Amino acid sequence: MNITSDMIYGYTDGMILCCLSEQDSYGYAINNFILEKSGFKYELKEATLYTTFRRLEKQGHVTSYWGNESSGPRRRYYSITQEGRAYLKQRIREWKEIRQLMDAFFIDKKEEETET
Amino acid sequence: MNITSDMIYGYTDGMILCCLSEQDSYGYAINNFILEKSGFKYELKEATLYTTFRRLEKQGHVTSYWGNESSGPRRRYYSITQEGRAYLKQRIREWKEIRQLMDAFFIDKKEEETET
DNA sequence: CAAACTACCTCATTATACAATATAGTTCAC
DNA sequence: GTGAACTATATTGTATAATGAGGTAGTTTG
Repeated sequence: MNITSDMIYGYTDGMILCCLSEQDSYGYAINNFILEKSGFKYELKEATLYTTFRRLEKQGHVTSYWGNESSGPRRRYYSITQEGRAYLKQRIREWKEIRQLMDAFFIDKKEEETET
Repeated sequence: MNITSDMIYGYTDGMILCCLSEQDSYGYAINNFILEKSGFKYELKEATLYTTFRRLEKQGHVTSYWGNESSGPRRRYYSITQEGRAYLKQRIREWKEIRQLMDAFFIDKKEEETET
């Protein structure tokens, strides 16, 4: 089953920041990373990727700079800020709450009905 | 911590259908049920509740009828359809996929960094 | 009788995701 | 040497979900 966008709504920021928390990276690489990490079930669309970068930068969660590639297309690298790290931690805490709530609805009561 | 709406985005349908999968119910009762089930962390807003009912009915996932209360305000009861049950099962399967993906990002790599 | 509660509803606004579209350099098979 | 596939970034317009703000109306209780 493929993962569609409405299921991910609101978590794009967190996924991208998670990637950047390891090291600086650029759009194309992050996109591929997420694709692979999802077992090729979820591909972030380009429009989403770049609008999310604009938002994150505007909110101060990331900063960006142009890489100096000697060959190939130019790359814009993104770097997570201290605010971005704090925001990511917050998002992770939130995720745990959401997961608990949704599991209470979807899993706990329905386990016997929905074979995985 | 309270659960905000953008984290729940897209799962309102599933939560409501889950309530209705047990028995027919009406808006106000469903709202209270969700509030209690979340440990008073998440309250579905009324506007969201009723726009979701409209959508679910339009999509054929629920049907509705007016209850014949002998006293108190009128209640519109909702009933889940066969299509609604199939849709709910689909949503639950999707939830498991999403949970796995988000855990891969948020939990697996960050466990040591974010004390619960 | 007024406040609090039960119960329903709609409209306009906002935010996120994305299809469509555009630009441009690189690599590689034929 | 050229065309396809790939690398890489970006914007604009559209669709949808959630919700703030507002409205209606009956019931209970102090």
